[in-house]
Amino acid sequence: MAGDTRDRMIEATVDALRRRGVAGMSFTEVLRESGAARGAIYHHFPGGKGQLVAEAAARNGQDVRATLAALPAADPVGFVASFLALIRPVVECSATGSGCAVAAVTIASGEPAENASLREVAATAFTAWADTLTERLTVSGLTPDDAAGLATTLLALLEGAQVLCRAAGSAEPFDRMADTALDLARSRYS
Amino acid sequence: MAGDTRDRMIEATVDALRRRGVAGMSFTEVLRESGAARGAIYHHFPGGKGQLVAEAAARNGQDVRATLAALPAADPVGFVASFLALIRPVVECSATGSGCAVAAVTIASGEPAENASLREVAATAFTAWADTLTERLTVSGLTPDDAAGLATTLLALLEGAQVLCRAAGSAEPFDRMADTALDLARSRYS
DNA sequence: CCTGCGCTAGGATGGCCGTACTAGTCAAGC
DNA sequence: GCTTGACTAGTACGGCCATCCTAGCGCAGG
Repeated sequence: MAGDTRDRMIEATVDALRRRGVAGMSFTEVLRESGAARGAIYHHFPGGKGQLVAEAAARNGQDVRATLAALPAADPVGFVASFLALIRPVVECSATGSGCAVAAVTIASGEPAENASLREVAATAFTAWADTLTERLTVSGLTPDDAAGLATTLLALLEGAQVLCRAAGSAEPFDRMADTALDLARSRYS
Repeated sequence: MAGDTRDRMIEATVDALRRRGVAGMSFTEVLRESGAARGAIYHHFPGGKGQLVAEAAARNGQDVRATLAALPAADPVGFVASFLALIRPVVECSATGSGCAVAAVTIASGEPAENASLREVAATAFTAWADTLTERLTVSGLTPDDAAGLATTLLALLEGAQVLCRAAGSAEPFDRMADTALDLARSRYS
């Protein structure tokens, strides 16, 4: 199959980004994980590491966006609860060293031009996530302004919780934060 | 002066960690920034890169903790406002590619043993920050449980906002999130 | 059966990095 | 003023990495 090797390489890159970040990720690792040959890199990704990383981040961004879009509309508090339940498994992974692939590509690691292009990929992904959450929150009954603010807040909590839980080696920071977030949402939106 | 070179090296390392992360940071860069000689590394830091990075992260952790401890006690809402005002300049730096040095060392980049030791440094720093915020929030009138939950939430927002703002290249995500956070705090704690 | 062609396969290369080592500097103390 | 020891300076080395290159394989169409 044509796109098979390419797909496996992208998936392996997403994984490597989550665990090691851009600078810490190595082709050797991606090739081992994906079972691809060294020569496959520059066949499928003539742009080299930059292109591979950018495509991996973009794909991860789209996958997450799709997951967020599938969240059920409810009242705002119920939606926040659904969101927190959805991301808990993701945050749990970060307790064992994983992280957010999109966040990883925001860290400068190469030439300025490449950094800028990767940052743009990340910005696009985050904006898409925020827009999706905003839409769902609007459907759930919030004003567009409130929805946009809460969407950004939820994303910040998601990214921050991953950092705290990776450091702690447990999901406990997430659970504490999730309780507080729900408590706050209840006081404000019901 | 004895500790002068050493200090400059640590400061340069904190800077490099913020911009590049552990794997992306190079000794060459630290030496250039600090004006130290190559031989100085293993004189001051016999443990090599791991020791230098660990000390830099620990120092940054203590510095931030001291800043947090200096926040004025007030009512909870006022304290949240003070916290947000305090971290806004930090988040602004992340819009230009900087980040959190403590968060940076949570990303695995070397041998498992070294990773674990760095993660522990980060966990210690984050716990110290959370404890400090919890204490201040308790003084501001919250129950210990509420204070602990809100402290973790504020830290997650801080770390998450840095990620979002670094991707966006602006402090706009922070501002949106800060408004919402204050709004939520007002509804719950006043 | 042959001939391109998409793709795989794996090694070669040049560069950068962390590490290590040796020589040199400077100041204090006897 | 000479020794001693802390520190600086610069260089050498071994390893890993991204990159590149040249064969080789399998399968179209003729």
